[in-house]
Amino acid sequence: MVEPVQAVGRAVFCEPNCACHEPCGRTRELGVVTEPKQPAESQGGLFGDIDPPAPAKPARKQAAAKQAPGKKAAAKPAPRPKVEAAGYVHVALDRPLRTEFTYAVPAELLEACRPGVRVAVPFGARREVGVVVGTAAESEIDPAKTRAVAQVLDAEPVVDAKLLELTRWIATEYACSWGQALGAILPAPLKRERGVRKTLRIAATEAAAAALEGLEEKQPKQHRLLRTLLEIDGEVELRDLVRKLDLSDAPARTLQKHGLVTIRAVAYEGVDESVTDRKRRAPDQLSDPQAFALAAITGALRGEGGGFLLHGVTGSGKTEVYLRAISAALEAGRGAIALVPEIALTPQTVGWFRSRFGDVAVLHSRMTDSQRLAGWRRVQSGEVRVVVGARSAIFAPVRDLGVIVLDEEHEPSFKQGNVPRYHAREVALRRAAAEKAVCVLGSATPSLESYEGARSGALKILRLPERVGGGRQPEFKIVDMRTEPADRLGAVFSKTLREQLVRTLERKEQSILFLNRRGHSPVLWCHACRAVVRCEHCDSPMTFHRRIQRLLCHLCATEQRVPKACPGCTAPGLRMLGVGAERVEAAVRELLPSARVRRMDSDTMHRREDYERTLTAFGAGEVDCLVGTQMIAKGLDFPRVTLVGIISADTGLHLPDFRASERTFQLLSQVAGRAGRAELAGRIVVQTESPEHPAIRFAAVNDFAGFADAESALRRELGYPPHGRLLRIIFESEDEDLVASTCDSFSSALRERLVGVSAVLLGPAPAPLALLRNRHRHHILIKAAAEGPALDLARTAALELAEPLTKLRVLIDVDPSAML
DNA sequence: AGCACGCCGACT
DNA sequence: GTCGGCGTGCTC
Repeated sequence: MVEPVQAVGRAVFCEPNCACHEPCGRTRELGVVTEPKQPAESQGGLFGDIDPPAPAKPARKQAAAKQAPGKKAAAKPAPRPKVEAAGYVHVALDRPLRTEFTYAVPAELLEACRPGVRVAVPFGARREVGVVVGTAAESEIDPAKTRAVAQVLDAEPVVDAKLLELTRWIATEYACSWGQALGAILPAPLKRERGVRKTLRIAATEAAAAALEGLEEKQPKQHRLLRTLLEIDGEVELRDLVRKLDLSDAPARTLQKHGLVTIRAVAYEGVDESVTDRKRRAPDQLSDPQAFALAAITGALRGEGGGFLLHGVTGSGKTEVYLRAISAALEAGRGAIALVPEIALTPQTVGWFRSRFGDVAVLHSRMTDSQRLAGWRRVQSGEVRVVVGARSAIFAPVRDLGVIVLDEEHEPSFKQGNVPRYHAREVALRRAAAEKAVCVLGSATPSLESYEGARSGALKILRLPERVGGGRQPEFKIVDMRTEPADRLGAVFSKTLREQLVRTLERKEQSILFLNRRGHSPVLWCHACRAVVRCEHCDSPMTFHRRIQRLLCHLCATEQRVPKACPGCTAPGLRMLGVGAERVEAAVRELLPSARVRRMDSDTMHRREDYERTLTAFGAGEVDCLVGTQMIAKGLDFPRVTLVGIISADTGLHLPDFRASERTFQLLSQVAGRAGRAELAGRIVVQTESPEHPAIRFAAVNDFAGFADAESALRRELGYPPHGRLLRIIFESEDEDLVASTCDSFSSALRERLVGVSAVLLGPAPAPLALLRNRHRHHILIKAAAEGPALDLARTAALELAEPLTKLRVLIDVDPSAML
């Protein structure tokens, strides 16, 4: 069976593996779908289905033991102190080793070596911290090979039995080692024997500004670092800065040597918990839908728990339902976790929880290790019962967990981008089930996964269909940019949007302009040879940033001067095409010279204070027009905003990603929610070159169900989530031939292993970002049936096939959230 | 992932 | 003659 690729009622959907990066309708169907096979129990192997927590996976380990050639064995008689083993433990180490290790336990440590405690163990030439995941009276490997546990690091388990089991599930589900899954839940200091590390903080000195110019030619890295530092104008953590600029710390050290920056080690960073205590008036009267939702949740809390999808339009009072659900858990003597997307974790959000519950632990990525450890300890001790945080807070060691809330559950940031590549929503549902807790997934635009869950009955759906303040639905206007005049401002604003901007300013109301693209112009184009200037490390077009007068690669942060002539054909006169937020800002200033304009994107917002300050100014009416990227799409609630302009709705629409349509719909709905939240009528102008696209049409009429049903039908036809599961395998190396050939042979071998299984293999093909930071990338995508053993078999096969491949990086991503 | 051991080029 | 490149292989 060959799957149809042509979509119904929308532009052609290009398969993610198609190398054209365009909606071309071409696809390569290289896989097979055959009849579903009867369950293959014999395949239990490495990562079989969920068995009882038997920690050891002995089958494959012995083989390695006898491999050592004779001469080597003689040359390396590892001097192993003989220990009387009173017992054995299985220890999981935070390394990609996919098996646990057996250690002998001396009698005096036997009692302390319980599952869930950390131990220091000898590992090769070094000493490692691991977690005891099981105990055994006898060793399953040759006892002569075992070494002894060196030290037990905890008096009480740091990971309780339920979390231990949860990490085991993550390891199998997301194809990583148990130790890596545990690594994701433990605060960093607990993973080291030395504990809290000092962090290095860097700042520019007085001399820096004068020296900046001189570095430009010969020390581009130092120049970039110093320029950024001067812009930030303050002290920042070296690690963050260096990561953001994609540099090593060498340039920083050199600058330090020349006295242009100071770097100092700071042991403990004071808590940045400055909460702008914006009290959230607690309405004593819930709306009927709110009351109904709350009753359903508290009912489940008293019973066996369960999963809910709280589908509420913007402003319908989802937060109040969350807060009361958490109150109910606390009254029942239980704890709660509230997860929000990282960017929504603002002092304002935290403030809502603090003002309602007093002491609340906050966990997010901007905290230092010691801050996170401190918070974690307070939770574990039971001192704090409510946790608010981003993705990883799902692992907070809350005692007797009663409620888990996931706000904006459709947000892609809930899927972790590195190992373990878990999805916080799936982990939350799993954890809630194990704890007999309630899991509330909330969104105005639910993911198709959750929507399908509600349809199938796995989740109970609760609807909040109206805005609580009775705010009116904003008026939605779609502008077809293909028919707009193409003068200079016309590339940015349609006639309609221009008029609206002028009128909004005249009425002294505020406007927000949204564009999901940084910089000034995303493309520099040569008229002569029709090529665009590309990053030499990434094969992606470079974006012109006007303020710094440079080209920037948004994928790897490489930057270069603007070439005078085409690097390919040397013809002069490169042309700037396309629109970024920086150009929008300039265009507004030109159109409305008297308006007070601010831009908010990652180029202008270096630190949290910038963000706060801009929002405060906007809220106080000191800004007339706010231009921004993604950053302004979330949660801003300003009553005087009556115009929202979406400069281009198309930026994410034609990406080679099966979720492109869903993402666009969500983004448009979300941005639209910023307009007219109070008594003033709101207006939304959406500029697009695909006015007939379902994501745009349905967003315009605020019809989630219409969109979801259409999109879901399409996904069902193509076997994409939620009607099938994906396994993506990416191969990365600087050696392009190696990547291509390995991916090819891997693909053939995998296809052989999947004969007779209900799965489709797409690829091999160059990945959508075929060259990233000098690494070539090819990938394979497996579409497995949602039910049955297909995914399991594919995952197991992929792991085994990947095992011997050490010359290149192989990434295995279960349920990938994006193809880029 | 580390980190060691092991076999081939430019230097005191 | 040696220091050192990073290519394979093992870690209970």
